[in-house]
Amino acid sequence: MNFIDYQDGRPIYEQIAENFKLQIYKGILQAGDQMPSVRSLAMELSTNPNTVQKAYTELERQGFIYTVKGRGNFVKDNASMMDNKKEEIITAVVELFHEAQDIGISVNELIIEIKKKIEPIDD
Amino acid sequence: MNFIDYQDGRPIYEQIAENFKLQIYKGILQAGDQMPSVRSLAMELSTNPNTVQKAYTELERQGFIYTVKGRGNFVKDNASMMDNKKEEIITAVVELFHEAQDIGISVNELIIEIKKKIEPIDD
Amino acid sequence: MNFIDYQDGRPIYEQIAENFKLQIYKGILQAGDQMPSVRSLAMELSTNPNTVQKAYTELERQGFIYTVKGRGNFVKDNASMMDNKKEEIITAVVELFHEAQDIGISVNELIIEIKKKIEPIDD
Amino acid sequence: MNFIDYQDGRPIYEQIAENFKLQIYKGILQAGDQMPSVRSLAMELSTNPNTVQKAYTELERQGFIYTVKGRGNFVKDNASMMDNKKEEIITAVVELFHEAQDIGISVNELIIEIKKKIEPIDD
DNA sequence: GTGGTCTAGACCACT
DNA sequence: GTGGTCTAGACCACG
Repeated sequence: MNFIDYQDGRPIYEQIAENFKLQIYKGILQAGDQMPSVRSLAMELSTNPNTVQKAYTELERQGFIYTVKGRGNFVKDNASMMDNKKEEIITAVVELFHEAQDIGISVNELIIEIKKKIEPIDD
Repeated sequence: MNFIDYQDGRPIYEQIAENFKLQIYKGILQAGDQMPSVRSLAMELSTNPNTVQKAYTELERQGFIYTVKGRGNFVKDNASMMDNKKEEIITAVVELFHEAQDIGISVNELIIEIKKKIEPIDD
Repeated sequence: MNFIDYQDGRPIYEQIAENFKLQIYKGILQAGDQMPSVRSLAMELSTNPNTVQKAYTELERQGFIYTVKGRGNFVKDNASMMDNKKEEIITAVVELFHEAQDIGISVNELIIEIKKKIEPIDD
Repeated sequence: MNFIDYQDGRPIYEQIAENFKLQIYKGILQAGDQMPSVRSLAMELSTNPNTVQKAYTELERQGFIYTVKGRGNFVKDNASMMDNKKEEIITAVVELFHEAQDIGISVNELIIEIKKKIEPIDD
């Protein structure tokens, strides 16, 4: 399974990191699980090990994984990760709404149209 | 007034373009208004004329302004620009909600919290 | 009547020249007719006399008008002008067809589709 | 092979872009093919890397190529590109015919003369 | 080595 | 004075 989209403008390392974040959020990868090794993932994705390494470094910096020298990379146990993501989404939406208000678009009007598009797939 | 943020990761020309888009959306700049000249704006922002030029080229490409050689750049008369922006915001919010659903966050729950933050400043 | 389109990318002097060429082709301006004076036309178009002058110079260079010092500019008597224009159009179309052939588009196919669009307004 | 024509009024970056578009249309460059690097092409054409860069940016904007940072530029897979070009040519020819009608030239007459010039090289 | 951005400075077309 | 293009050279992000 190669999820890299070269047509996507974003750098490859970012796509790799993003992919793992999603897997962690969705619970596919859980606390303590071992990440694929840098070399094996690089092979699997037909990309440069440096690129995978950069993705892992980024994930570690953002608190998603931790490294044990000589053993590998592991998913962190972070109970608040979900809340962080939730907060992140809320902040983003609120900012978009503010932006709309700034240029004179009614927020209520927006919500109505958004609901129309969301409901069919709501949980 | 210098709105360039060198800390911002985005290129300077993009920040300049963005800034003018906002001014147009907000109505500060209206159809037919003349934009500052490439050179004068470059001076004011202490940046290079080419950088301003690139921002203007981008704005023209996106249909916000038009150019008359030897005269200057002017704001375009584009009635549908507001609708475009609205559609853009709706799409962005819907995508964020989908993202939330993907990782198991209830959209209804999100909306409640968003409303709490929006209401105080709602129109 | 101001036919200048500032949104048009082309320089103003070119638009002015173009406009007069069309009037001559259509017979609205005929051989010997006097052109509007540089100053009066500049006033009428709210543009710079230099710009009008440049348009007239261009028209003279291309053989459409001639200048009598102190009297004004006049439309030339050029019987072959029509043929020139016709030849010009033919050359342009032939070149477009060659371009199509170069990239493997059937010319016959093109002609069929063009006729569909032309016929409703054919003479 | 240097296809730049300094006599041509059009800017160099436009000539470069045009040239690649033709190569893509003709199938010389196919989906996924790598473009020459900005620097190498600049050397080959004895021009400035920025000029090549501008051409590539333009090509990307128009949907002909995509960029992977640190890897290079690649030809996009766009099946509908041919149809676009065809439509473009048809529109241009139709406009020329309208122009002819405007000044009283018979379109049928034109077609006859065009066919005379086209047939010898028709497919 | 690859593309992306920016600066500095020049020349040209247009008004 | 206005924008459009080009050159030269630099620095950064990415792989």
